[in-house]
Formats: sequence, C-alpha cells, structure tokens
Amino acid sequence: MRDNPSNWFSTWEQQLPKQEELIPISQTLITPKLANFFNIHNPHNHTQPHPQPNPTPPQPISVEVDSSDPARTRRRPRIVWTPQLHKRFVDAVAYLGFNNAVPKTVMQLMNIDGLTRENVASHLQKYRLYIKRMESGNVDPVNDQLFASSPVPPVLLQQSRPSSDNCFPRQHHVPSSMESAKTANGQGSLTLFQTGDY
DNA sequence: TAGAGAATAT
DNA sequence: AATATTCTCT
Repeated sequence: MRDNPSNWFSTWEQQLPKQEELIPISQTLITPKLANFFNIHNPHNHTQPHPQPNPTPPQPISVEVDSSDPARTRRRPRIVWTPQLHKRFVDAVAYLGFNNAVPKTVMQLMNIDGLTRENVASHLQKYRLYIKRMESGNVDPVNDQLFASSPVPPVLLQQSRPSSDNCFPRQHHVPSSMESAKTANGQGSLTLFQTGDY
C-alpha cells in the first residue's frame, strides 16, 4: 500500500502542517490591486496583534501572477471523456484521416463548447498509443474501456502506417454525428462534463 | 509565432 | 489511470 502510486498525493497531503501550525508571513505576496480584484483580504491585518483562531475560513494562498488577464491563466477543470464525447472525437479523426488529424482541426470539427485544443491534443496522444497497441494485438478491454467503446474505423487502421500513397486527405463522407453538429445552430449538442477533483 | 508531438507532471 | 501542463521542435 505504501508504494501504491495512486496514493502518493494523499500521503503527501496528510503530512502537510495543520492550519494552526502555520506561521503567518508578514510579506504580502500579491499586489493590493490584484487582491482587491480577486476579493482576497489579509486575514491577519495590523489590527490583530495576535493571531486569533480563525473567525473566518482560511483564504487560499495567493501567488503573485504577472498577468493582466486572469481568465487566461486560470486552470481549466479537467474534462471527462465520456463515450459520447469520444465517439464525436473518433468521427472527427476518421473524417480528417489519421495522418492529418491534428488537435486544432479535430477540435474545430468536434465543435463542442468549452473543449480546448489542449484537451484534444492530450486525448489524441492517448488514442494514437491505443491504435499502436491495437496493431500489435495488445488490446486490454479492461484498461481500454473508453477506447473500446467506439470501434476504430477501418480507414484509420489502414492509414495509421505512414506510407507514401495514403498520407493525403481522403474525404469519404461526413459521419452522421458530424452532420448533426453542423446543422445545429452554433455548438454541437454534446455537453462537456468535468470532474470535481483537481 | 503558432501549434504539433513527446515528455512529464498532477 | 486519466487528464493536464510543459518542453522541444518545426
């Protein structure tokens, strides 16, 4: 259990000092302007010589961020790749062809509000690995439940090996799920789910 | 400069 | 394990 890699974080977390063991620092880490913008107040202001047991819940520690655009630097919550979402992903990749499906174009084709290029890039990386595993006959339906939920279009398997005569765009037909994405006004109808952790 | 892909972090 | 973030190229 000690070496269980899934527990290292909580182990580390438990070893952190307790709230009352922390010594308040005197330096402010954030400019007054930013603090005001984020509605963050110094819990032990000069008016309190001795730290009282916190009357208010502890504020998150803020680190100075040199950015004029908080929205751009705010961490996005992790998304959940549901079978539905993955299906849309596979359709997009199949439509583009294995060799010219890149994160940006896949993201645009999927047309899902809130889905970023980074989200797709990360998923595409795993998907390519899965296809390699598949070619070598190493499919583990337990570990690969999500990927197994949408069959890999045969076209993709044909294209997955780089070869001079099949590495160019071949646009057969638009998958039905892509059609529905186009007819809808604006975004595709799929909802993006997020996890609570993080 | 954007952005793809691999490597690494959480 | 799943997903995010960073790094290295082009």
